[in-house]
Amino acid sequence: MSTFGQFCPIALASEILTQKWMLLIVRELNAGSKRFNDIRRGVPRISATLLKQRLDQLELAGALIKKPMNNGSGDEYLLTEAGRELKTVLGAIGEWGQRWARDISPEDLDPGWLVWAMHRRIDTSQMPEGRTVLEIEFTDAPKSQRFFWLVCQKDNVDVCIKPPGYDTDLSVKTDVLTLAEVWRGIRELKTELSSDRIRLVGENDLKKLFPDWLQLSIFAKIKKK
Amino acid sequence: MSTFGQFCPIALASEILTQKWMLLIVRELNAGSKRFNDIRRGVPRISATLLKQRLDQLELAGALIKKPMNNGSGDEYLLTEAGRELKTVLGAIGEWGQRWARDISPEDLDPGWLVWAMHRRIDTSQMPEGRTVLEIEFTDAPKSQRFFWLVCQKDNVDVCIKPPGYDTDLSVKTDVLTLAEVWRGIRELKTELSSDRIRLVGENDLKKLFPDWLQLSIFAKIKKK
DNA sequence: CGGTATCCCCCGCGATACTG
DNA sequence: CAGTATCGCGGGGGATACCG
Repeated sequence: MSTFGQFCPIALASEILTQKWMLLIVRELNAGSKRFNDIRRGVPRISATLLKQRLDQLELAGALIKKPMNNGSGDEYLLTEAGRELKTVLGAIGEWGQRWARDISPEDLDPGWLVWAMHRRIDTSQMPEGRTVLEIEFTDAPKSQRFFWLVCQKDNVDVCIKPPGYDTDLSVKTDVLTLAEVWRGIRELKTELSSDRIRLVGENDLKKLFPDWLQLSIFAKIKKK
Repeated sequence: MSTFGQFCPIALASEILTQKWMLLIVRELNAGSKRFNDIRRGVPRISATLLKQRLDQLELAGALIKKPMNNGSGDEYLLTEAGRELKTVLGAIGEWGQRWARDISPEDLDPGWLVWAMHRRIDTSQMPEGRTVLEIEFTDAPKSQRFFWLVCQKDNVDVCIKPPGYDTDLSVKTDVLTLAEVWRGIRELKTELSSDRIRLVGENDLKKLFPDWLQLSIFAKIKKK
């Protein structure tokens, strides 16, 4: 992006931060993604070319360092102190967006992205010991985006787009918008459960604790205006 | 700007806020500008066409309302609650920029912008009663940007690019980078005064109180890393 | 998996001129 | 002063194919 002809700190920061996709990439990095394709899963609509460019720009700006992976394939992307401090910016923008941004439109409803966002925040300490397999079915999604599985272990949650080969412990059936708005904190989980717009099929303990291990968006508690 | 295909609040807010010039326009509005050409003075490199477009987008997003001026010429642009809450975003980005953004480069050094930025923060309560006229001379600027005058009254500070017709009470002589970096808090005012890189000529009271009525950038206290 | 390399299109934006 | 109208271009970025 061009410059603004000002030495105002907001203008200088804008040169980097207001480039297309940039804040979403930083969000992914701050959420814990370190590898190229992990970042892509959080920003699925960006092209590989452009993602690489943006990562390079972040490195140039001192917000990121590249480290070769020990297995030799690709790099690991690690935020510097400068990059980690962007969390404040993300927080401010996210809060504002939660309160004031436009409503969710059908084009925003990417089921895969929703699952990816959820997997980051699942509280596995609220689940039984060992492995727990969740199946998510989006009843209104096209075939290829209809089913997802979350394989949850104590320190790791994996997202699968094919049956993981283990039995499902709990199945969640809903339409995309419902789960999206619940996750955003726009609708109440309770309401959607009792109205059966979200249906749970499986182990009773897991069902009961659903509201506990499903942690919503970090902005969910902020009420939309 | 296009959309990002996500219903994340950061993505939705980015649609509006990361457009070119947008944050700088919001900064001006939040600093108190209400009229078209006042905003332009704070964002001098934007074209009239694009500024109008951006203001319309802000209005559409609910951050701004237009009110016809009572004299009939043009509109008054007033932030809504949503627009005022963007101050948080500006604060976060400005803080980050102050700490981590690139150094000031020669192309950023717009003398007129610096004077405009200063005029917003001058503390007239630290000045004598009545009118005080400051002359600022940028010793290294081209003729057309060499002299500026600030006509300070209790509730109003005017910026002039021609002699205002009143006697100058205090003259400030310096190069642009020095005053810019002092204003940003990157250099110490004291040091620059005692080394004569900033020279003051005029009334002794006014000279003595210079560090008091010249209020620096709101980010000046944050130290660059 | 983690990128490059290319091609090409579109539209965002700057510049300029004009208006009430 | 506060915009509108028009033109033209540059390059940002999407799409696709390819590579180690």
